[in-house]
Amino acid sequence: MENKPVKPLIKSSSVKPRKRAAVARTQLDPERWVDEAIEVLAREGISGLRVEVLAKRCGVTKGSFYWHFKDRQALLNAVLEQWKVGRIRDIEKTTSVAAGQESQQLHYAIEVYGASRNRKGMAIELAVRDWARHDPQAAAVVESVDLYRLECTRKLFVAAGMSDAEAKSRSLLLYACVFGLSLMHYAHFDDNLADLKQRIAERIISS
Amino acid sequence: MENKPVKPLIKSSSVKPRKRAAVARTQLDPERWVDEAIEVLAREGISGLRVEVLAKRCGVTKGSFYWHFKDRQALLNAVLEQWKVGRIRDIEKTTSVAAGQESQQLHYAIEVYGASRNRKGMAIELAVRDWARHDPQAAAVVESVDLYRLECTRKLFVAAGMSDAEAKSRSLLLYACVFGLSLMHYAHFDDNLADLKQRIAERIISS
DNA sequence: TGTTTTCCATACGCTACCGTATGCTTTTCC
DNA sequence: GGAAAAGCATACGGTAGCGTATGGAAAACA
Repeated sequence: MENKPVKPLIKSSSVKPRKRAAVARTQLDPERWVDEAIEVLAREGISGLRVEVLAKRCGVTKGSFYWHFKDRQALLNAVLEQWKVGRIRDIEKTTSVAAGQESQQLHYAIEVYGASRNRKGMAIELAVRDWARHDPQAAAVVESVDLYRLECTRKLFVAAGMSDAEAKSRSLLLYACVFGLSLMHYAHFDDNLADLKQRIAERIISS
Repeated sequence: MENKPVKPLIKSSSVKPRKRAAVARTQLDPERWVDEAIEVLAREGISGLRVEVLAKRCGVTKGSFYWHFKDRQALLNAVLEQWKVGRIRDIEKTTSVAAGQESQQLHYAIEVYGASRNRKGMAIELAVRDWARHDPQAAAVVESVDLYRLECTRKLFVAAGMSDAEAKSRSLLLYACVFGLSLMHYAHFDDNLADLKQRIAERIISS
């Protein structure tokens, strides 16, 4: 039996930073694969996230992929993990605010989720949630992210002077509305969508 | 050249009702296929809606399918159409109400969309919307359904005494919230979800 | 009853995709 | 410079799915 090198599930990044900082030519690291995977996920959804398609986008063949990852599932796990930490870091940044600025920050939170800008972010969001409908692992990640987000904005509502129960309901309403709007096709419902959105934001936030 | 019978895109239903009402044994009509397709759509999403899978569920082979439908796309079109008319008929039923009962009816509309009951209906709803993210035809159907629904509830809000602009924003908020909630995983956010939902419904509907 | 139409099964070619095996090239290290 | 490891290409077997061709059985019709 040959002493075949053990293929790690995901190649440890600590192996990468070698002496030579002079960059390798078209060397791919796992991060690159994951980044590209998330790009594809945003555009095609989980069903379009195929190994060979991804390899073509990276300009290599799947021989490279299966060196970095055990199988397709290992990539999906990495994608979920990266999405999770990214979302948590993002929501921490979005909901940290000086005292007295809570309402403005809540308005801003709704703003940044607006489908107009941040299209890619919302596309990923929806793709992951659709994914979660058929995959327990993805569902678990979505749940943890949801709970964290809900908790962060709940604190903002509390800091803005609301009761805990009311703050919870507002927090849930806020995210439900944000995601729901990105799911609907209402562009032709009114010719002043900005006013509509403004009214909605007020309804969610104001006392 | 043989005079091969023209295969209709979707076999006209008017051909079916023959003299013999004594039912055919395992004869399938297009409606049966579409019904089963919607079932699969609810469970697996559009990517799981495969011809051969569907045939197996119907207890036949795809030879039968390709007699009733030109190709997979023809089935998808039929699914979209059936979903559309079903949704419109449904929303008409849900939003028709005697004068003075508008608020109660709006509460009821939120209720029936609750993910607890009507799980299958919401699963279809989400599957179609995910489908619409990658298919212009599906997007067009979703848009028409959305606009119709938004208009129906807008009228209710107006009848309940709101201004037109406010009614529009409430209508949009209502559906966004309903769909958004079904997209989130908040079961462990609070141990009194009923109270949370109640507060949310109040926030959406009450003046 | 025999013919025609309806409905379905079987078999085929084709493509996309997964995962493995194996070898080649480049880098790393001594 | 040479061995070892890293990184990738190529080739293979296997499955699933689409759509077509063709034949056979069952029903409808005359």
